Amino acid sequence: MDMISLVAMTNPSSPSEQAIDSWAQLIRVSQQLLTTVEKELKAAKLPPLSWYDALLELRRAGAEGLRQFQLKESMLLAQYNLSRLIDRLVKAGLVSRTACMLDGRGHVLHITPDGQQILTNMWEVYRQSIAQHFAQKLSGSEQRALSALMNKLKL
Amino acid sequence: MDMISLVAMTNPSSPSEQAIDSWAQLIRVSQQLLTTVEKELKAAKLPPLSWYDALLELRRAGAEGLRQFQLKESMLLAQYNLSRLIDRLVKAGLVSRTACMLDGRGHVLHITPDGQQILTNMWEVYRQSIAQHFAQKLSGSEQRALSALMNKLKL
DNA sequence: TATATATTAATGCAATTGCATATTTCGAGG
DNA sequence: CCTCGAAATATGCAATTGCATTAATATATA
Repeated sequence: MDMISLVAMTNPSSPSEQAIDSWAQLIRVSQQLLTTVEKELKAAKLPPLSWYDALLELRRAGAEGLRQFQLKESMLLAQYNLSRLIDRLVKAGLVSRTACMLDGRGHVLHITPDGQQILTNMWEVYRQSIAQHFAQKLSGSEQRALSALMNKLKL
Repeated sequence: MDMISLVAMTNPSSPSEQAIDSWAQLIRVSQQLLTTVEKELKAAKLPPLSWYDALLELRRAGAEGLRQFQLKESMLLAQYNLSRLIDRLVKAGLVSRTACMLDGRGHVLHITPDGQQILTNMWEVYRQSIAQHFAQKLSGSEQRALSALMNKLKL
């Protein structure tokens, strides 16, 4: 075995052509899917996906609500961006922010009835996007395979 | 077969739990990967991935260069955003924009030597990110499987 | 050729994001 | 209790993005 293939096989900082190609496809396709979904939400005069994600987490949290830092953990958003996202949600009347009695620094966030309604409306559109652009294109076992691959990439 | 399972099997606008789950993982993991890579580029005091993508396409185009609309086709960027991205690249001296003699509306874009250098520097870091966060976590056949899945999702 | 339409690109302005820092409160140690 | 570092959140400001529109040229067609 010559030096070049030795390097190719062992140098962890030199991904193979295969790896680069696969990486590029993952990034490109997922970006494309996201922008398509965002476009479809906008076409339905609905808010962006970030609103959906936040509202969904808050609905899951139920009556107990969530602190901002808890919400942050389930969303890929920087603290300052989440802070402002919540501002907008509160201003739109979809989320309530009430002082937290256990910790004077923070607030507890709850989804409002209006927020629940928006969430439902968004899901109507979002679900169809997922169906059309994702679910229809992959069989059940392909979907499971993709899940498994994504799991390996996590963290 | 009752109506509910009939709907579940045939209604294309209602993706299964499986599909939704798989979708969520794809979006979340790819977003996470992207922000990690961006962070690593920034930590190395290098420009963002959008610069890399544009510069790479321009290097591929070689001496002939590219028109802005051609570059747009290989990048997932709105026209107005590309217009401004190019502004920044030109201002940074990484790309040259010269009047197109065949079409008075547009310009031809070329990567400059400085641009080539930056591209090389970025690839150093980018390659390591891909290796660490992607290539190391998937075997060759898993990478191929992912490619195949992404291909099905394309368009 | 004159005119309408399409293409290519840029731009004013608002919304969002990123970065650094500030503000308030908490909790641990002295 | 007092002080200090950490945690939770907010904010001023710059950079980027999105949207609508404009500008300039090209192309088609009557």
